[in-house]
Amino acid sequence: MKKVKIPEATIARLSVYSRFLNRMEKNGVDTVSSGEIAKGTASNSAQVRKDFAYFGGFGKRGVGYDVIDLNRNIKEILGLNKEWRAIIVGMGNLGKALAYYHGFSTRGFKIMGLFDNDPQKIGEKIDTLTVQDDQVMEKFLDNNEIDIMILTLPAEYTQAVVDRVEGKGIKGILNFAPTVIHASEGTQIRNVDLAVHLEVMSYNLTHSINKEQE
Amino acid sequence: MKKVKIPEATIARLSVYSRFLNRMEKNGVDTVSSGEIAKGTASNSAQVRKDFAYFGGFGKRGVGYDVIDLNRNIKEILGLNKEWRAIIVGMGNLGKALAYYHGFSTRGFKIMGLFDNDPQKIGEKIDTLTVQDDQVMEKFLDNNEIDIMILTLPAEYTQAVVDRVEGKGIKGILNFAPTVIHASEGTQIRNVDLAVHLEVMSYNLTHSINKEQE
DNA sequence: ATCTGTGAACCGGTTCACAGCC
DNA sequence: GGCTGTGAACCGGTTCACAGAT
Repeated sequence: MKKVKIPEATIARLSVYSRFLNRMEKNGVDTVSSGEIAKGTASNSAQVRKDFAYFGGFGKRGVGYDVIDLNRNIKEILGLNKEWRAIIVGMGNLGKALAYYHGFSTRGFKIMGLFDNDPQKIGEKIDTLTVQDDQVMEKFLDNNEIDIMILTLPAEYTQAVVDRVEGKGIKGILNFAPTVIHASEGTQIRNVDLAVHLEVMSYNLTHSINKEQE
Repeated sequence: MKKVKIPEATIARLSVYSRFLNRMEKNGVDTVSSGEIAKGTASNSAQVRKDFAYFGGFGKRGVGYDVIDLNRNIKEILGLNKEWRAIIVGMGNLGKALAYYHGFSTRGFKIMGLFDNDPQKIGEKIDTLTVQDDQVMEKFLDNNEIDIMILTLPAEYTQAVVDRVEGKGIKGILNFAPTVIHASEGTQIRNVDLAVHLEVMSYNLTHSINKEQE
């Protein structure tokens, strides 16, 4: 194990491997090889081994990887052994969908609050939470340690919200609006643009590009 | 303009540039420089120019790019000058959110049908469409030319649905389930895993990695 | 015999730096 | 003078191929 820069692509793949390993765990499988992991995650075995090698290697030569042990290690690397507390701002359909989305809660991301400025939506119950007036957001952040803010509102409102939470302890922002936002140094910003996927697909279909996926 | 392999990353950025240009168009801006595009899309000017260069260059030296002209060119490259017809299978919260999502329709992706196997959901009206019994999906595909299938159902059901639409003219599949799916040669498959973004963020926060984003 | 771990080779995308044009 | 277009240099991630462990 050497101290080298780890590709972000490796981190993203670890996340995918981990979900595959969850399934293996549930199925009672206790050992997997890099080849099996590759097959289950659209990767390749050398890549899988290399990804693990950045962190020292978790396998046994000639045998493979212990599913539970490997999964625990990956989760720890990803920082999923703690609970991350998040809020969602913007209770349109996407915001609602994410509020219900179990793919977050099962991975240690706890949605603590939902906010909107639309009186129609304020007070609405979504899963176990009630949508709050976004005017009380700052106060909520003062009283609850929130790590992550998920933004699912129209592009024109995002920056204003980001400015309002400045200094309230938010460490990361997951932005679904197709616009660049600026936060203070040290705040992680990640942009997710759902249309991009369809448009890359459109390009590939238009130009008959057959991307291999396994 | 030379015939070289175009990075997929370039295609994804073109999609982002185009949405930025839409906004410029709406604001009545008629010329932009590569630097301005870069600033508005978290890229850098050399990258922007290089991306365009793959397709021959659309600008005027010393001046910049004509917003409308450039945007039209990008959309054509991306294959967005035609209408893509899609269905969504799985009317959970994410499926619903995507059914309502205007970010698709405004970019030329028309949702033609919604399907689910839950009697509770069948018949429900979502936007202008009614959720149909997924048993009639094959028939629907026979009667409507559908290009794209968006899968928003639990991982364990995805492959069965993919198998059922074999040979029905589906050219691309956008899969939101965290699992590998197999389709016939030539069918584009793109996987979107929403949890990955949060988990990469978790990793970065845990290891204090400050990714520059502009 | 099998499967991991890893340096080395390779490949492809990004950035640089400057020539070319307005 | 300003901004594009682009070969060249650079950088980083992926793949290869084999040594090492069980």
